[in-house]
Amino acid sequence: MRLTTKGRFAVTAMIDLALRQNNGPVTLAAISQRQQISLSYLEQLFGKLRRHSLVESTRGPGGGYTLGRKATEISVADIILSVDEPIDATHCAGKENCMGETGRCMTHELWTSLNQRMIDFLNSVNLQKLVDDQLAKGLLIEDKPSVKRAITSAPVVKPIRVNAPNSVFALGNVFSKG
Amino acid sequence: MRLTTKGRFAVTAMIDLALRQNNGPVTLAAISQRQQISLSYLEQLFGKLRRHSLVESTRGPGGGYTLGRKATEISVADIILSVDEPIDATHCAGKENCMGETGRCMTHELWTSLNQRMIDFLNSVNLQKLVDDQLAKGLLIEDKPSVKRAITSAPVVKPIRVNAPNSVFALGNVFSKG
DNA sequence: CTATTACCCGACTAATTTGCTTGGCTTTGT
DNA sequence: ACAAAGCCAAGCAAATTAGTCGGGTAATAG
Repeated sequence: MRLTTKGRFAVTAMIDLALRQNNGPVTLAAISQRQQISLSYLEQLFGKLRRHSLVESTRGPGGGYTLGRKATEISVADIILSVDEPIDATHCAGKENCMGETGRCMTHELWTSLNQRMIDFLNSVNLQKLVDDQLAKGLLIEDKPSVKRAITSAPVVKPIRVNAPNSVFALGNVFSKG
Repeated sequence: MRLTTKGRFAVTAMIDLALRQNNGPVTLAAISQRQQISLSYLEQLFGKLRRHSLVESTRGPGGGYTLGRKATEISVADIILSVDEPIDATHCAGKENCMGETGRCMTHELWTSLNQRMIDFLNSVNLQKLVDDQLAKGLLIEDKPSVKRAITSAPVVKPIRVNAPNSVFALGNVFSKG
């Protein structure tokens, strides 16, 4: 587990997303402007977040990103481990037989246990908690109406589209968001 | 607060030192061999650790490093913050007036609070605890007798030499080491 | 006094990571 | 058709990591 500014960017962006996804998908361009993070860097980060299904994407106009699951079920550790992948460990990675001599390479169990404690801790902090912190601090979110998709807009019934060409289909979050 | 392999190296080296300083100063060469960390890299790390007075140095033959204070009073956070200095924060570092627009730069308070929690946690883990972990795992330390200095070696009395030409004088640790 | 041991220090380096740019795609609502 | 968005890959400057090299300086043993 590493802890770098890269992870911060990801966490910050995810909070921004969580704060605003009520109006439908949030574009990276908007996050980029608000959080002052370069768009293409965000693209890279969200590529990883999507591959770990922490977010879901909707393409085309009115599209953007939404959370892949409830904010209460996304921990800070989830986010950091998604973007900072190389979880690995000591430089004698993988090799178990480096304990031959006296106290050699304590790092194996030592650091993994400390590491695990860190992960446990970061797992105990979920996205919703961070969002609540922000709201408590009086952050106000404007209702950027503009395009909007998937949520409200059409009166009640919305024909369920099944022509998903390739794979995923980002309509589940219309109802499951609460 | 960053958390990289650099910090691991430092923590590992400090545990090694804590485990063996009972026989007098521990040389970096010995730590280098046991922990498979390059000698000159260790020198750089210990330079920082010394400047933060987490360790004390004794020069000349039989010299080496000892802990600057009791192992119970050195936390993992102390070590990591010593070698990974740039504690800093967000990219809008220092500037307080980046909260003008809506929710801009949440990183300020958000990350510093998460950061603080991390530091608190790493502060709660001290070096002695990690040493105990190692001993509990059956690590055995050989009594490398060889040169030894400051502790045992001469029968009883040792003429206190006061010809310290320049500045510091590393004899205090003869008695104050415990 | 001298040789040896070991810390001390600064400059330099290769490899990796960070944060970002550019540019070209694909999907999709209007 | 067109524009809004995600997607993707290559490339890049700056920083960081992990390490080398080469010379100091302090202290001790002999």
